[in-house]
Amino acid sequence: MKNPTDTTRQRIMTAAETLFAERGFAATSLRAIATAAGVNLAAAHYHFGSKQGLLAATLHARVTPINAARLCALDELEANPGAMSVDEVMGAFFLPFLSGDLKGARPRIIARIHAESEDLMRPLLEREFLPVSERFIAALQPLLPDLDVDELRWRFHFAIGGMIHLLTFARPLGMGKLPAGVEVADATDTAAAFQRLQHFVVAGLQQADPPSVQEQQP
Amino acid sequence: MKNPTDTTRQRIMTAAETLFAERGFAATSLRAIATAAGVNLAAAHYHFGSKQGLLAATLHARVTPINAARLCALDELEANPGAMSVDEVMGAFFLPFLSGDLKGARPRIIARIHAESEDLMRPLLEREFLPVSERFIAALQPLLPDLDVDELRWRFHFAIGGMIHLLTFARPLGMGKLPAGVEVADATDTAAAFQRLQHFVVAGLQQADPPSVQEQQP
DNA sequence: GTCTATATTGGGATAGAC
DNA sequence: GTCTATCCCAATATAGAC
Repeated sequence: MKNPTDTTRQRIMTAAETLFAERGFAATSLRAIATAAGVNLAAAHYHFGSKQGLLAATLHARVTPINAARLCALDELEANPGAMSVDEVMGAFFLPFLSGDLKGARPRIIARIHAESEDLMRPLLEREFLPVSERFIAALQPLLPDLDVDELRWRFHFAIGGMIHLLTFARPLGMGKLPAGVEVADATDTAAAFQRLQHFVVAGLQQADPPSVQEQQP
Repeated sequence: MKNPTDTTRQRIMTAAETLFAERGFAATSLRAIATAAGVNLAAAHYHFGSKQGLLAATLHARVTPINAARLCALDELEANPGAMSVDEVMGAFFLPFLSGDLKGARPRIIARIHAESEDLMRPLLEREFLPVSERFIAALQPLLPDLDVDELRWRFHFAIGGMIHLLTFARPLGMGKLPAGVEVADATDTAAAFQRLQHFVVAGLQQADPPSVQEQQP
């Protein structure tokens, strides 16, 4: 976080991402960020204008490569549409978390932003995540032709909810073990947890609609 | 919120729940709560000792009847264990949200607390939610005998993640439409949304383990 | 671009009268 | 139990020297 080769701007963003991810936006002061980054408080204002501006820049820097990886993987799948599957599409969506630099708590900022107050959260979510989500929902649609589109949207967001919960609670991705004792102890477990999540949500997405058959065993 | 028949203590808690749910803990001031409740600032300290104490009391008051309803429904199911199903158990878990007084944004405090910073969140989660979660996981276990216990824990928490996401984003439960356009417009839709969630997570819970068959259609 | 210093506001908490 | 008044501190943000 205090790598002296980084520029002041980069060091502020790195510290900000860590602290925002750990504590949330409102509970994190610019002073704490400046101290953690080893820079002057005024530098944060000089480079980012405001605390909100710093959050937006930090989130954007984190999300941009994630979105790029997701869309790249989806494009590859769509190169031969006949062989596509729901599992592969969701695999493309979760891919950035399976092979990224997710050793610390910083990616948790993605989960955090979903829980900030409305005015802060909505513009950021719509700018950073909405287009890619729409792309994936559109890609899933022909793979689940019997599913109502509204139902598909709901299910996709339930899947996102699982992802956010995992980002929030899994070590070392996030910062604590899950309340009931599930824990991600190292990077290998992190990948395994996302595999579990993928398996879970693919089953939910593929479930028959409408929900009439309730007791079927797979 | 300003019902004059309520006691000061109750009015503070009502206002606190609303504002904590809307803005989160750190972004909500005791002054704003006191103003919304129509009481004096010092009254909040007199009745709850501190801002954290007020949060704990508010959350506990919200969660206690939810837990009671969940355990009551589960006890009923366990009265004749032979007829139990995963769907019914998860129905018992989501029941309080299907038939509660969920017209406002206040239940969203349950989702909010999951996103607060570690020190604030963990003790509250472990006290308010952990025992009931463990009970439900234990009830699911004999219904999914082929499932590894760790895997079951993960899946249960993915289900909780979907629930939290729904509480966070659904109107009028929460405070905004989902980023991709899904929206809960009224109380009827709220129940329908939880039905969708239940259907989704039951499919995920019942999926075969280990995740070897990836392309099966249901 | 980076610093010191400061303006300005708002926060949680408390003392003490009633 | 409730109020006024206040303490003390921390917050964002900015001005202006370097």
